[in-house]
Amino acid sequence: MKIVFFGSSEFAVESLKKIAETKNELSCVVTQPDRKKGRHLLSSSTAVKDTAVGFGLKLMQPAKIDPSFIESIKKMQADIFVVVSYGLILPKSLISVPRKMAINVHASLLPKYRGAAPINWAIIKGENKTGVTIIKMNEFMDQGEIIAQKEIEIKTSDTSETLNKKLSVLGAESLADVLAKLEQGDTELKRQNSKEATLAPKLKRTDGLIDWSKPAEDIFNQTRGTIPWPGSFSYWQGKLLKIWQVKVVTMDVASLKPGEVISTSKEGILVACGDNAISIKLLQLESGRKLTADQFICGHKITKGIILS
RNA sequence: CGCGGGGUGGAGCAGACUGGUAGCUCGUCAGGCUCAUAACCUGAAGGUCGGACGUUCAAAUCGUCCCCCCGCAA
Repeated sequence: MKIVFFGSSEFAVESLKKIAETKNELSCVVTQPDRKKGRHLLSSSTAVKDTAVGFGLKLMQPAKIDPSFIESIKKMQADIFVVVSYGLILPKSLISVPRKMAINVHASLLPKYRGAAPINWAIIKGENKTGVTIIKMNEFMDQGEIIAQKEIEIKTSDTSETLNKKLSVLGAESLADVLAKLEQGDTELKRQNSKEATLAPKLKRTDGLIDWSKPAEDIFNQTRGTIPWPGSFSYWQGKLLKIWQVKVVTMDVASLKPGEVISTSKEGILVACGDNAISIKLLQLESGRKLTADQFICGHKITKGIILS
């Protein structure tokens, strides 16, 4: 089958590699244009572009999806579009181009967590399982009929980064199965139950700000689910303090203020939350590197009674 | 040329504005105390202060250039 692949971020790379391994013909890879970003606003390419270039694939980076772009895609006469975290909603006029259909690999158990950041939100919301879903695309975001779905356990040791990696591999495997079935024409489509739908919008910086009056469990999930960006953070002496790794400590904090430092030791910096406490294991002050709690304590006067806010 | 912070014994930091003996916490090593210890006490080793050039009687500190690290923003 002739395939056109749409993808941009790291999550899409495994799927692209998988397709490149199959006998399908990859007519073209479409990815977002290079953008100026990062420190000093240097121009940088997407993870998918880097991969496609490595494989020597034909690449397109349209600034926007306009009629002339759609025309050039039509000429490729693709059977299937595979879309994996491309970064834009594709219009109906583009989705209808391929002979068979356009499919999308989404990192959640649809209809739950529709949107740009399903992996992050599944962790932040404290889910103990998630997965990947492959849908036949329609013009509405993540609302197409389900072709295949696979579950995976979310472990307490998982962060968005580790889960992203696992799901990208799982998604690629599932994609290979689906492509094989599509070629044989034995796929079943299942409609999503929209009543069960939840949204997982792109994270904002403020999603990383810690509210210490929340239960320790919530803060633990927030810390895991916002890595690597925006990360969870608080403020100490007016300086940004990023909190990279924490552990929930069960204890009575009724007499303490939320955000109050209870104790500091090599084991961690213990902070009172709305319910129970958090032991900070790995943290980073603005301008500094990530430090373990014991390293941090050596050089910073952070002591009992100080309030993080 | 997007904005800003930083590089000081092995680790993390202070000192810099107001140039003049290299400081703190931890670690390491030796000894002591102790039934014992990651605890406590005493002592020791370990630094051309990121690099180069310049100003000066004298530079971690002031000036110029370069290298590396980090946060924000996008």
